[in-house]
Amino acid sequence: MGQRRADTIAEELEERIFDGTFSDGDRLDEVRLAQQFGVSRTPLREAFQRLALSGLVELIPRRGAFVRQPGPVELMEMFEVMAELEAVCGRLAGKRISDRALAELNDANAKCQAALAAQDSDAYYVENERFHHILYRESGNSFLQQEACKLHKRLKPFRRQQLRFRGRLAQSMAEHEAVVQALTHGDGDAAAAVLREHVAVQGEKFHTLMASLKSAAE
Amino acid sequence: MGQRRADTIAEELEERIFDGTFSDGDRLDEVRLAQQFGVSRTPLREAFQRLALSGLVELIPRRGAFVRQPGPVELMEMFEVMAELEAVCGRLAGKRISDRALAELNDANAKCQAALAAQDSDAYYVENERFHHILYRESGNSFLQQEACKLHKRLKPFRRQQLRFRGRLAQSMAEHEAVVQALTHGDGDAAAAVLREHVAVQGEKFHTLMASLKSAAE
DNA sequence: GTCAATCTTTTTGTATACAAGAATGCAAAT
DNA sequence: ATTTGCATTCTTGTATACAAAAAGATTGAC
Repeated sequence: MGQRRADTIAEELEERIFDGTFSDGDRLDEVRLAQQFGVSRTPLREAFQRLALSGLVELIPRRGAFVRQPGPVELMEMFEVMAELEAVCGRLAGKRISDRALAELNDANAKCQAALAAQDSDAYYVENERFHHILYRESGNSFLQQEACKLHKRLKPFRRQQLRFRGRLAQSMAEHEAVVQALTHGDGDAAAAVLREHVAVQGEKFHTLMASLKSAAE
Repeated sequence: MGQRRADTIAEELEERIFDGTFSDGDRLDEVRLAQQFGVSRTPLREAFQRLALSGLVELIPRRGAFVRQPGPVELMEMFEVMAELEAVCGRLAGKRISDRALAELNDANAKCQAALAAQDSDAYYVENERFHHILYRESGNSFLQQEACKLHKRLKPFRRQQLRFRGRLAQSMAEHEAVVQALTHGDGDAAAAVLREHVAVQGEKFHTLMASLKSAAE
């Protein structure tokens, strides 16, 4: 419905929340933003609705729309769920993955390796993402795929930093190889175990990151 | 935002979609429903937005809002994901569950047993639901809990029928006992395995149900 | 009789106008 | 000085009005 402008506005706002233009607790002023986008309040309100359902914004009746960034605890929880979803994808893919997809995974891994050799963490990041999306797809369950993609996207801004941890790229690479190895042998459980650890460690890294930031602030 | 009436309208529409007043593919007429609810189009459109994000309604630009019931394939996929989510809850609960919660689970099971003895499938259904919600909570991950609840609710109208299968109640009961048993011993993996099967079988039952309906229609 | 093009009607998307609730500031009283 | 009550102001929630796009009908040609 509120489609032509409302959805582009929703994306734009989502972008600004992700990139930190708006921070946690900020109120999204209807009239201000309406003027800024050059539209009326109506499409903005429709955009707010969508953001609310994605969990990026909290709608308080008669009070307004407030940016709702996940706190450390919620973030850890989300990483934990992400880890489990990836594990499920891996396990299901063990039974269902095609040779074609296995080749794709190997290709993504090769490009990851190249990026690693070139110390190009951006390129690594891109191929890493491709790797995981192939996995979601090969779960053979498009509902699961959608859910995994949604959460993956949601965690994107928090994951990027993790890759910069010392030695993380190499370790991550090895884990990818292990996943492909397991899937090649049709061992979904092994792939699941590796993936669970692979993603869970990101949550832990994040945890230590938060802890260091906190102690630095004290 | 669109809060006072818009959200009650959203709930009402959700209700009607669940109970079959609206069936798959139906267009939700803005003006018609607006008159019916005695409001203007604005709150209705806000309600549509919410339903769209829950996946119950599809918003096609410049065309309108259409009811979107999951088809057999999508439903099977959703049951599969539900099974995996429950399994994850079980595994995590194995490490984290409290004695208090174990007692609650036993209580729910006892009431289930009573309902089973009384051939009261409605009562069984209620306690069964409680059992699962306790499990979600005891995963110790409130994000996971939320996701599990959302999907559980979404599948509600399709699950109810399954319980009427011959002998299903008794089997379901036994599975619940097995879950509590595993959790009591802190064996999350065992609980996960049982739960995965416990929920997955619902998807299969559904599958056979669909198949029988289809062959009956031919 | 069928098909196509155009015109009419309907319906969505957006803007604006209005009403009601919440926040803020000021003043008076304790 | 603090607090309580009221009034003002701002903001949200809803209704209505208008514009543009899509669906539908009508007329004309073949």
